[in-house]
Amino acid sequence: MPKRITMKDIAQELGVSVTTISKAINNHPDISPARRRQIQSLLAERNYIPNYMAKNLRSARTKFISLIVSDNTNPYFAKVIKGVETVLSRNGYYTLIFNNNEDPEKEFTLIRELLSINIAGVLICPAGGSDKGISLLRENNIPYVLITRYIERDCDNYVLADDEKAGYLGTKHLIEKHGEHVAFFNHLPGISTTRDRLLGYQRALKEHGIPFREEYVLSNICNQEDGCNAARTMYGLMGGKHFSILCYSDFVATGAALYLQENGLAIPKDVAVMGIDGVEMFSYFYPGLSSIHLPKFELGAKSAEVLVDIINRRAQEEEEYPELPADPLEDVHIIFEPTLQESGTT
Amino acid sequence: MPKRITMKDIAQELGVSVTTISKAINNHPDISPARRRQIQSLLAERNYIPNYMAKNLRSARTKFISLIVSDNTNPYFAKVIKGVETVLSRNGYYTLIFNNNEDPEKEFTLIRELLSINIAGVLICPAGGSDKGISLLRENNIPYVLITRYIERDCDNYVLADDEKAGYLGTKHLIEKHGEHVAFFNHLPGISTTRDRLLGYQRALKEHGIPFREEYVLSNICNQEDGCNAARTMYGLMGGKHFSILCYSDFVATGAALYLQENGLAIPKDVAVMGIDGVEMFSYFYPGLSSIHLPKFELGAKSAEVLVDIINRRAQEEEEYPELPADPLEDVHIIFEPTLQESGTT
DNA sequence: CTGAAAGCGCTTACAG
DNA sequence: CTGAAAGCGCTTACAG
Repeated sequence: MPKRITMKDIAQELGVSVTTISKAINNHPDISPARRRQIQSLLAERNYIPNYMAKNLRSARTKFISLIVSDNTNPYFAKVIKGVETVLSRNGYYTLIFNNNEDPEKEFTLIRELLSINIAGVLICPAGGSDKGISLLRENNIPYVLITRYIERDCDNYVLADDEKAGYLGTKHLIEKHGEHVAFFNHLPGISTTRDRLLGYQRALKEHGIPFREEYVLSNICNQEDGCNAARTMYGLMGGKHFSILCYSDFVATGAALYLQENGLAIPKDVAVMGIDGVEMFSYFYPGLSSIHLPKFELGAKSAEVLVDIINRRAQEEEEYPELPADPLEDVHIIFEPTLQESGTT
Repeated sequence: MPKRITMKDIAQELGVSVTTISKAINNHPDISPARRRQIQSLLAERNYIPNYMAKNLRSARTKFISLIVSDNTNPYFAKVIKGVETVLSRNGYYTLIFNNNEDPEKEFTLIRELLSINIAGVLICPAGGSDKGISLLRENNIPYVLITRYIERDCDNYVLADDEKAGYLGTKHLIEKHGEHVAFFNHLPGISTTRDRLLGYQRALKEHGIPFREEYVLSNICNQEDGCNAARTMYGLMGGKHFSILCYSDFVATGAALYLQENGLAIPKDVAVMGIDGVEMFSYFYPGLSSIHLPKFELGAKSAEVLVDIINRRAQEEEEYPELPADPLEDVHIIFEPTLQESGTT
């Protein structure tokens, strides 16, 4: 590896101090415009590339932000990731991506490791089952924003969709168009979205005077295969009744739809299927699925904005009151509204 | 921010030198087992977290690897990304993700910036139109592996699928099942995959004694909307002939399929539609599309393995022969075989 | 406006 | 087996 040009090289070539070079680079006021121009132009000519690691070691601040989701291939998360990456790049931050595969242990190990690299902040859709990872962030005073899922209603910074309302809107739509027998294919327990969407489902039933039947709700339905199997189970269970299905996600809904169509059932004539998430990609299928639209890109983008803002405010406070230890910044809670997205056919 | 525990703190507490602590941490042979155990246990007790930035500054080697794709929401890339992330995490590397949006200028700016953070290596699916970004990597002697697309056949390290064969297999299948009128919806020009898939398309035509008709090939068809529009155009052009469509990707194919189905055309009875990529997610739609399967996860995983291997070999060489400057490592070229993936219906 | 000096937290020859 | 010292490339009080 040929050695790279450093500030020291430039300083020697110009017969000035390294301090002066540093000031020129960082647009410090304590420097004459002429000097600055002279230095800047040599820097450019020599193709100087700053050493970010050295800079960071001194200032103890990095531009690395970790983004932890369960699975980047899930089209829902893919959009969230894109929102995050777009905003972070624009703000000069780097997006380190990780999949926790819904495993809280993996999440914990990961976060533990992240502490070594002086991460500036973390954006995370936390796995259910344990908050060990999040606790580690709290203990180490790392700025973080929960995306999509929260842990406690009044705790942490988070950017979510109103999942109760999403479940409510979907169920209401199905009841009104397809009658009282609405099955619900739900996600993993122990996660706020699972809980809240179920609450919304129940509220819609209640509002329409329909009793809640536990057997209509299947849990742990996470992907297309699960959706396909769940549809088989539910179809058997319904025994010929006209029914409809609300799925936790569009991803699951496509699996359910496959089973039904392959078995000669028309959607929505025989069985209506509805998803949640509003994955645009899936709207290109015929017959289209209705869904509850959630602003995925915006969820990612907004959470990145919130995190960057928190990081900046902290840095500013530390500059202004270096003596004060912890900063009691108020938690940020942002909740997006879901909307009904009817396809032409369902 | 409360100061974090450093090696110095531990050294003082134990009355030994920082050097000794460092050796204990790095399992250096020059240290007695008793000492090592004593130090390790205090480290654990005090919850010591190494400062990665400092470590890196000294050793000039990071664990950051950049992954640049055009769009992480494209289900093809989503799988590639997952393959990369899985392998890199397992090897202790961090995946920095970026979208270049097929813009070579953005790619260049990005790579320029990456040089500052002492990136260990780059995995990139290069945008077409300009190789400025890649040149920067070459000039700065940064290890990199091209994923999915190559620039020159004998240059660089790359991990690809055999795109000529993919185009050939798809076209051959369509000709044999649906006759001579095979339209091809192709991607952006100036990219190896676009070029090679077209070559395969032409080879299959030739082999079957069918003339190449330029008007059957539409270019710049990149997403579902493009696919939908292209299907409209081609349907008009064919004027009632029975024809079939090979699409550059499954993503595009779903767009084409939507147009046809919405206009009352049955797939594949009236018009057969075929994709390339074999996106599993799409196989959950009915009627399923046939496709050419490419091993997406494996492409990502393998390219990450190749890169890690290159980085390790370089490090080793530098250790063994620190006097030698450049290392003439042989380029690695890996090409995966595509396979025909027939759906039950198409 | 400029610069000498200390220091960020670690690793690595080198001497003992 | 242990440690003093130099140094990675930068920033930041501080003095002039």
